[in-house]
Amino acid sequence: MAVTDEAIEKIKGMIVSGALRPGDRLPKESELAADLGLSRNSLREAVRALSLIRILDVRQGDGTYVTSLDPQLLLEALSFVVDFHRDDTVLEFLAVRRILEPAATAMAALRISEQQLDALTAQLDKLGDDPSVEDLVACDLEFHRGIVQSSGNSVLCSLLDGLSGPTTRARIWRGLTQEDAVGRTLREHRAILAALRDRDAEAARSWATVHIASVEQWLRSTL
Amino acid sequence: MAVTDEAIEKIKGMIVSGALRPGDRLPKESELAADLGLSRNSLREAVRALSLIRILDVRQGDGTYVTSLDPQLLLEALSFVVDFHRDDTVLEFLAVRRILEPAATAMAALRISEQQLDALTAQLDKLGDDPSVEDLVACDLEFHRGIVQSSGNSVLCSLLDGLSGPTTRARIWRGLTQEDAVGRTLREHRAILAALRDRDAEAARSWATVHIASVEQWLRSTL
DNA sequence: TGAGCCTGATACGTCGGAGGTCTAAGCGAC
DNA sequence: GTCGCTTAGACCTCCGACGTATCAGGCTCA
Repeated sequence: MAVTDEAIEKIKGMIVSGALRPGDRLPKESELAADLGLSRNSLREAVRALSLIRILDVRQGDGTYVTSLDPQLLLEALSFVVDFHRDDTVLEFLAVRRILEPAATAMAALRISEQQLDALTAQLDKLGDDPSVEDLVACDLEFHRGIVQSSGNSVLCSLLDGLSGPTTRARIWRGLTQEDAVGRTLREHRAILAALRDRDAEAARSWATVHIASVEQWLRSTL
Repeated sequence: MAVTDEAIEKIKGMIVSGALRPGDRLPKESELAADLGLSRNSLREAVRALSLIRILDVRQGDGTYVTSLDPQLLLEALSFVVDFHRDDTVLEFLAVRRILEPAATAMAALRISEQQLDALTAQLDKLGDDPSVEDLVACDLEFHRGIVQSSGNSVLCSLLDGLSGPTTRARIWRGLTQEDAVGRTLREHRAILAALRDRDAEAARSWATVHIASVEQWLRSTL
């Protein structure tokens, strides 16, 4: 195994074992390199790799720190990975989202606060009845993110955030090419929100399923 | 932005745009560094980072290649990230798994082949009635992986694979401390398998839910 | 006395070059 | 035609130097 890979494993080990805790500062590059028995260049490769997936936070002129290791932060790296997938696997991502999002919406129905409900309502009101496709898609992302956050599971939230990325382009495309897509999306959002207000988990789950299935169906017929 | 980060973005762009396709070979380090306008050292940091998340495959003495970019390969990186989470977030991972696994099991009920069913049966038979805890947990992983693969969604499969890792230790712990855990797991596996043989998606879903919920319940009462 | 500026120490960022190791392909002997 | 060796090419590792950003402490000036 290459020394750099060893260094990655060792640093990972220090964190997992608890020797390094979230927020802790690592020894400076030259010292850490000496400790681990490699050159500063090779160590930097290891640190850079860990920093790409948000394990380490490198600040020039200051030092290198262990991040908070929040699921949200770490799963951000997922969206970077997901970006590499081509259109032919979008359907698979969408299928997973179709499983998770209704479940998250149902969970949110039982936990969401009145405040958040009002915020979501305001958001939909602000968008109006005839938004641009770009605005709609951006609002769509925000709307679902707001709901999923209310599920109370940050892992679930980050995962869905990552999965939503690759379908964004598809949704824009759909809005531009399918006649009724905008109106339909707006109506479905209202329906989901109403179900949440009623604390009706099953209705919320069903509307969320319908909402995603319609995108899926369109995508499947198009590809 | 640092030159290394720029390089990461540029390489990513070359792949996403299609200029570099899966399996393609990158120019040699010195040439690529010159093209992108940075030193070989800095470029290596970028390449190493992309190689950690399985975007690039570096082969000493040969060259650097774009990986297949299979969802399975890319989401492998997820398990690396998941390793960093501490026990207090295991419950959140388990909750997500509780959503995905029943759905995957239900999907599998409609698609799994007789061959795979026989293989799963043989696997359970081989384990016997009184296995060691380690064997049981290993078999558990294999069993569920086999089923999820039959769902036909490779993204779902990789995701569950990644999520199962952090709960493995918990399951071993459970097997060691909870009296009936081993027998119960064996019975539940048999039940899931029977439902799959009957092509009864709803029964399969329910048994999978029960199976995971029992782990979740135990874990919740223990922490 | 307090705020603000300045400066030095510190740590990360980037670079160029040298030598080592590994792989694959070409070549010759059998 | 096959096997083993040689060699060129590519990545691996290291070193030393200099650039740049940050922070802390001292200094100046109201």
